[in-house]
Amino acid sequence: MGAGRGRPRAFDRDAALERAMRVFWERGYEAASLAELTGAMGIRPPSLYAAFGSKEQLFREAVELYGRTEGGVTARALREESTAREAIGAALRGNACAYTEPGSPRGCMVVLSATTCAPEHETVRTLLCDDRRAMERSLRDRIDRGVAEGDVPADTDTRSLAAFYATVLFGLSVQARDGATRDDLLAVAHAAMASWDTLVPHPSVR
Amino acid sequence: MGAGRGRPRAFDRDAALERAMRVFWERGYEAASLAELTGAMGIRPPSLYAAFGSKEQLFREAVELYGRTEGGVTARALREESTAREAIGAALRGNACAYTEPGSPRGCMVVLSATTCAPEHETVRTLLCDDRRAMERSLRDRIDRGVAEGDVPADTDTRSLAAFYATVLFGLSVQARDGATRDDLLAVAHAAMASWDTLVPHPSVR
DNA sequence: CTACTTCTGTATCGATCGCTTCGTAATTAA
DNA sequence: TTAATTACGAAGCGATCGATACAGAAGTAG
Repeated sequence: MGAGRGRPRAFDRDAALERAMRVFWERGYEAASLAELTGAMGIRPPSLYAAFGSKEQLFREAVELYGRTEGGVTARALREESTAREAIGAALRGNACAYTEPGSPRGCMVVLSATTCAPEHETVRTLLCDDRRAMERSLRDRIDRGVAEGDVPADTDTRSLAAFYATVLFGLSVQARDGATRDDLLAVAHAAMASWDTLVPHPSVR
Repeated sequence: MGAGRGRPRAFDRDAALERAMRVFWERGYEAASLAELTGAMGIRPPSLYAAFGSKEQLFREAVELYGRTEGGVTARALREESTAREAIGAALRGNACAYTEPGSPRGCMVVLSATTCAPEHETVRTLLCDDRRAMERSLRDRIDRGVAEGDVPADTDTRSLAAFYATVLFGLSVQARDGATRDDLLAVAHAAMASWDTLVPHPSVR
């Protein structure tokens, strides 16, 4: 690492990875060809393989980067809002905005970039599936925290509630990719939050 | 058609199309290779091209067939239930069951089989996108019918409501493909219907 | 029968896939 | 300077992609 011995790398690895992430996000894993990836990254195949190992390993790093940057919207909402209801609502609204950010591919990379694939790439689909499950899990954990802190009643079905809001998030990505506007998605988020008050009885004031 | 002049076709065109539909449903458009398609259909490439024209035209026929069969669940629910609320609820529950039918690929072919693709297949993505828009439109039309028939108040935002339930349907396909059980999806459908009573004020009895 | 038409299997087409070989450039260590 | 090491660009690897050319088989028309 750092100042190795041989000829130094002539490109910025982080910048190249960010370009690759964009291509995968836009095209999906399989449809992102080496030609398009190397073109966007400004390098030739041998440099890509020397720096990242393979197309799949590059994709894994791209997903990781996506999680640390774009994926931060959800994590931040769940962490910073003071009640479970506010947290889930902020996550939905935040992603509605992120999914329609001008200049970026629409929808979530984790949801869209490998919904189906050839059998030899099942490992890639599984990677994203696990990411989606982890996202749903983080929603549930936040609702459970609400139970512990008293803003959600103890008899709430937190599992189903988390599954519901995860489902809405997944659907928002499809809507975004189909061309829905930011206001469209915010209206969907608002409609989804209407379920909360019916499903989650207001806790008695302590 | 029928008994033409030359050598008669040695395979059942409808049966072969049904096999092809299954492959596209499972793998998606791009990941379904000619080798896998012809293997499942029990024919060789020249027969496929003579009968269907191209991979894309075969896919278009497969999507059409899917709409006439699997897609009928939604259409029937919207047509046969007597109120908009019951219709939307039945559509959600019906698809929750259809998406987890043993022996069939999970989730909806229209939602999953081309979420992303190479630029040269954009026409395929557009085809499915239009199908999804038509589905959302049919939800809205059913809610509007509820307005006309008095089971939905006139000041209801039917556009946003339809977008919300379409979003849930899209999300259900992702959940189904990720391995969610039928009960999981039914719980999500139930949670989604909880929004109805908050968003759609009960109409005054006429 | 012969002539014509259409379908089927074999064997392949050119293009593109992800990936690698190879010769050379650019750097550090001695 | 010399040796060792690493990255680069050009070219091309075998495999697979969707799609076809071709010849023979199987039917109808006369």
